[in-house]
Amino acid sequence: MVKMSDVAKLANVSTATVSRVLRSPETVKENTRQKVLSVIEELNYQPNILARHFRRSETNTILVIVPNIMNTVFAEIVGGIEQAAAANGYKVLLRNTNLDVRNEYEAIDHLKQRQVDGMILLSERLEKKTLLEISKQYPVVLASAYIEGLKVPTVSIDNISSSREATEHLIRLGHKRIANICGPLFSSISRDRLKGFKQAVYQNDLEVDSVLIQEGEFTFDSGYNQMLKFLALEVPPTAVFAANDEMAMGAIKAAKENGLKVPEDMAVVGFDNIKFSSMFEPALTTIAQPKYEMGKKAMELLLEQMQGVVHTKIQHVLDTNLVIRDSCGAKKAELV
Amino acid sequence: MVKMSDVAKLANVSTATVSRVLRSPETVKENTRQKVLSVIEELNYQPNILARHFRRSETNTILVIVPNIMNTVFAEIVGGIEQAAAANGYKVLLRNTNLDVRNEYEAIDHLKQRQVDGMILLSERLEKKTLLEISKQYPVVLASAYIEGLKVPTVSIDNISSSREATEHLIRLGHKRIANICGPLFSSISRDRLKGFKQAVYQNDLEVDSVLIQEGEFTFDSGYNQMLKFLALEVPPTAVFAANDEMAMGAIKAAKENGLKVPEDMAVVGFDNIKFSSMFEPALTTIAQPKYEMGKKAMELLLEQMQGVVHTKIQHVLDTNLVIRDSCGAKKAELV
DNA sequence: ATGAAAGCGCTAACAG
DNA sequence: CTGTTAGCGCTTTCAT
Repeated sequence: MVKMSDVAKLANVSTATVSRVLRSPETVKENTRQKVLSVIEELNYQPNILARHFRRSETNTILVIVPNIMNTVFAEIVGGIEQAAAANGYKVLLRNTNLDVRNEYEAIDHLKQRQVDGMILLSERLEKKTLLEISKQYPVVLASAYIEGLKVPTVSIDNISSSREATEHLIRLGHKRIANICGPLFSSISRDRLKGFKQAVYQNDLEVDSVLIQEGEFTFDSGYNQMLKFLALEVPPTAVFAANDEMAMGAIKAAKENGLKVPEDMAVVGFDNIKFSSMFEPALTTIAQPKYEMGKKAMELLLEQMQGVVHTKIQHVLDTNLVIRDSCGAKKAELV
Repeated sequence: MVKMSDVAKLANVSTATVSRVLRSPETVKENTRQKVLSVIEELNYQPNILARHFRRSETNTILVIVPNIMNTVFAEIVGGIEQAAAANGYKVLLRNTNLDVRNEYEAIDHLKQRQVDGMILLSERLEKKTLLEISKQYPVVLASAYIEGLKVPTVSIDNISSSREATEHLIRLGHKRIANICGPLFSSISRDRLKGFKQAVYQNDLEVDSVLIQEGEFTFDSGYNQMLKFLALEVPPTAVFAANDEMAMGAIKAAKENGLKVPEDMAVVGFDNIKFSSMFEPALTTIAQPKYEMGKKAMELLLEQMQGVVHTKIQHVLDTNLVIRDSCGAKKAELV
């Protein structure tokens, strides 16, 4: 393995100069620089990055902790992170926790051991205390996930308002008995989406029937099963707001299987605007959240932190919008 | 930052012993080990992993090059890789190339610079020559992708046979005029799936009409558009084999929009068995490929390579199976 | 603008 | 079983 001293020798300079050519070329005289560069070429020299990492104790690598990379929402966020990272010369270490908190705690050691320069967390399961302590010592950004009252830069959407908007859309369409399939309530995202749903219901003086709120697991099957419960009610709802698209799809399947037409007999609105929501039939009306941009923004914030910027603005809330397709009945309503 | 020498001093041993406690505890006397461990705890010592990486010139990190992490097929494979990596104490560096070959060439530098101990490639766009040279010097495994005649350990499926099976299934159901929406033909995967389709058609003495083969881009829209072409034919096909599920979904949408019933008027079979293929309506008949296992297997092979094993078996072909759902008409056929 | 030289923290060969 | 010691290859301070 050819090393810096080999280059130095052949170019008749010191290793310091070679190092300068690599890291701050402007401080080296044009002549010398050319000479060194040509020797580097000639010897096909590759700097030993590990030595550099060690010496500088920085790695140009960031850690991304994701609950489940097989979930399209997370995959898109990671896509955005990776793009912004690569554009800025950073590498991405991916840790998939499979929702096991122990994996998260383990992953944090990478930070402590300086194996990474910073971390983006897409999960919200770490203890607030731990996370706060970590974030005081290392650059950390939360994306999508957020933890109440935690002073860590966070990129997210307004889950409450978005859900309220989704629900109000159903109300505007004339629905009076609206059900909600919420996400697992250990998640603050789920709790917020539920909160938004309730706000819409209360503010519009609709009946509040607790049986119309059922907790799913953000999966197709759970959406399917919760919808079956609704359909079994003496007075079933006429519309359902599901806290993510997958559950919305499951709910629609259940409705159809029970002879209901969607949206005519049962209107459904989802959340996330995953790619398949437009392919589904009926195409899903849903809240579009900017997944890729969220990742990009999170990475940008992390970069700033790593450059020493101290963020005073903690919450970065990105815009969502209601995408009206076929599952809610709005389009058909217009035609009437 | 507390370092090894601090621990050594306080424990009244040498740094060598501390190092041994960390890396090969069995070579240290029980007593000494306990003493050292307690000091480590006391000082809250975190080894400087960068120093270790440097010194040992290995990183316990592998590089995964993926064309597009937002594609669920790749996301699942990456999930499998990550799981096997983590289980063996390895970290995963993720590089998303967005189908830009330059990014792949760049990524390879990580190997040359020893920033990673090995690489799993899910893409097939590097020049064969380059890849061969790389694989001679560094542990490399190809997953899903494969490059003809390249002596690099590869985990894949038999795309030819699987496609033949999918097509034969349609033939068995009585279809005589079967179309194929193939993938982009720069990809060997696409070419193989096309090959399998053709084999089935030829072997069953069906008509071979070149207009019945159209190239898509593995996207919903391209499936939709190619199906429109088929429907515009004087004699449209009665069945379509699409080289992936997304295109199959697009094709079905086009058929439905043109008043055809799927599968009654138009049978469709896809490929991949992505999660959404079972949620789609009609649920997709498709070839299931073991995406997660493929990633896992690839990582296992890579681990072996990194431990010095030289693989004589180059091609590792995992099993696929035809998942019969509703889009092909087989279930309804049975009922008759 | 360049060179000399120290040293980052760890590992492993060698000696005892 | 444990200690001594020599680096790994780079960056950076200090001098010139």
